[in-house]
Amino acid sequence: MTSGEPTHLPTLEEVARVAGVSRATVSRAINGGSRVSPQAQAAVDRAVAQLGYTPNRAARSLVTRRTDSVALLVPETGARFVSDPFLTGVLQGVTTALAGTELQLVLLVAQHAGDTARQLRYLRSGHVDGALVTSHHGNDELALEMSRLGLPFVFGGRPFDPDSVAVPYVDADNVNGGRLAAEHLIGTGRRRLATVAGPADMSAAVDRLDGWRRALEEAGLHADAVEHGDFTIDGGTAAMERLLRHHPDVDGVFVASDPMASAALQVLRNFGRRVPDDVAVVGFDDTMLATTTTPPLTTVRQPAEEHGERMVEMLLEQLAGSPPRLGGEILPVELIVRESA
Amino acid sequence: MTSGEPTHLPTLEEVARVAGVSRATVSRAINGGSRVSPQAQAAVDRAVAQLGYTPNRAARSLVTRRTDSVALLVPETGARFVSDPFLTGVLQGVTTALAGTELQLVLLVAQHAGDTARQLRYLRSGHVDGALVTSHHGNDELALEMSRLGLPFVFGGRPFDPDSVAVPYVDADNVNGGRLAAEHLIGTGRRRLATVAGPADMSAAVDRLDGWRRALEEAGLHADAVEHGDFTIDGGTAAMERLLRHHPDVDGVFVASDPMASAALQVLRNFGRRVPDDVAVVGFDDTMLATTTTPPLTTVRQPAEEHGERMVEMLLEQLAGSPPRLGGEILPVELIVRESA
DNA sequence: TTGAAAGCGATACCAA
DNA sequence: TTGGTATCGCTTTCAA
Repeated sequence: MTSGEPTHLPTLEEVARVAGVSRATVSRAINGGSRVSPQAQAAVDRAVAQLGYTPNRAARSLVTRRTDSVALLVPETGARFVSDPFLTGVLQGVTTALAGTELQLVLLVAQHAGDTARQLRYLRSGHVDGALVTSHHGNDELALEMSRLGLPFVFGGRPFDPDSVAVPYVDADNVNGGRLAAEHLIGTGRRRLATVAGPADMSAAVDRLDGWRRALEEAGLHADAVEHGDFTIDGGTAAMERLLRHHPDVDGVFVASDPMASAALQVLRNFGRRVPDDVAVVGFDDTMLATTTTPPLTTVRQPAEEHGERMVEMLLEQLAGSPPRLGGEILPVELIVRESA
Repeated sequence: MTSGEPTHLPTLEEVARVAGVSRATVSRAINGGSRVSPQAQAAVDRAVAQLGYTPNRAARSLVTRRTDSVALLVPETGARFVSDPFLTGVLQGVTTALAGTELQLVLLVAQHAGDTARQLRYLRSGHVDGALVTSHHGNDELALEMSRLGLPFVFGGRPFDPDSVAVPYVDADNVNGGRLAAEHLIGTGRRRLATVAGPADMSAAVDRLDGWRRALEEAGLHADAVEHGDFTIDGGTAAMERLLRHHPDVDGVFVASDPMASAALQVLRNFGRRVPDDVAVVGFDDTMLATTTTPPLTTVRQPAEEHGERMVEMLLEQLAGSPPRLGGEILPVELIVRESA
């Protein structure tokens, strides 16, 4: 019964017959209804309802050259994507913002490094009207490729070298985030400061580290205690262990993502350090994770959902015909004080 | 430059011209290449590469009546979806399994309760070849509607009343999960047992509770200490507080999801109970969360990714023409012992 | 305001 | 093995 036999779908043609008008009229009626008489409109509406008609998207796309769908491109491997609460927050913002439109979301998640070629081919083939690109690494290869595509798109996170690669993007104020973390730790009397930064090839990580360093230097403190992690829990564990080995006297640490910060808390406990008494910890993200740790994380909040929503809005502008605004929109961050620092 | 002006995409027609063959031949060549001479195939391959040709999906869909895409339907509101690590795990499994195919994933996330009508309309309109349905509540309305659709589909989680609504589904062995939790607590000497169960209108919650109760009764223990939460952190907090109020002497509790279990740990700490010394806690899921809590959670592991992968496989079978196997595929669960119990 | 008709870019049948 | 051609369902001129 529930087999692949799709019960026949009504076509425009049939609606026209039932409504007693032409196909052209039906088409106008279901698309905004400009230049159709009230009675024709009514007849069409009735026929549509009666038949349960919905336009065939493929047929429509073929002529309008629009697909009414956009892609969310995730260059990260799937594992990274779903396990990062910030990224899932962005996803939620995207779906929310898209809900108000006719646009469908096609999810393009890389499976292995180097999958980008396949993703780009998909985008190039006119399957979607635009693309949202999240969480990209390193060199700005992808940004360049996207620019060449001639397809509307928005980046989540600034490109690595925004001067040489101008693309529309949304980003959090990561520099200020790093600074806020530093100032909080300094302000609460910590002096042996260190940080678990993100990957050196991600702009978000670079910016957070940058803000952190500047604030430390302004306060006359050393800013050379730095270990890098990959933003994941496992990466955070390894980085925090290195940090404690190299700087056993640390009394305050800024960990550049909540997953890494939750790992840092575990490591500190394993090493017999009390948080925040012996070592204060400030995270970054303020996702669900921040409240489930012990102690709950003091962390820099970046608005993940708003991030996703803004990306969609910027894409919609382009789809509406506006030229892409090259350059970024920076979302504010704020420090959320809980118990870890 | 990156404007909405899609640089002209080559068509079959042009490939044919460049290759010096007919459109029909090109079509055969790019689709499996049966009944095309080696030289024709070679000429086409060359032309395709030279022009950077990719078939227009809309045009193809129009005639093949396939869309080469499937929907992941999430009746939950977006918030629930992205904040539930189990669901994101399923998502990952789905994208992984789909990566090996030509199928694209369209994400259909409900925005508000009652959004299902819109989602169903979308499915009904032939926009996708099949659907995966996750995390559904209550009465089996949706299952019935899906059956009526005549579209291949697979449920994640059994329908509420599988006898009256026969649909293909993948599910975890929730009953056994509840039993494992109970047996572990009993086996470690706990006697005042209670549970924070999931929503009474979700089959997964009902099954976990069922297994739990049966094991307790077999052991001659009372199984009446039950509070319900909605599987979220906030729901877990409220339910755990009620539980402690009504059963202050509890020494072992099974919390039916990791998010709720992490909340339960916080509540217990706030009430001055030590875990596991005073109260042992067993969770359910074994997601990332289970390792970030203090103490790390002893929890029943259900294979989220495999769940998603199996759903895709069952859908692929249907798309390949097999009749849908009505009834479920049950995935085994196992107890992961950490420190909370 | 309406309808006739010309495509959009592919597939698939049929005859060669 | 090939190529010509009808066709999928819709939008969009262009005349009426």
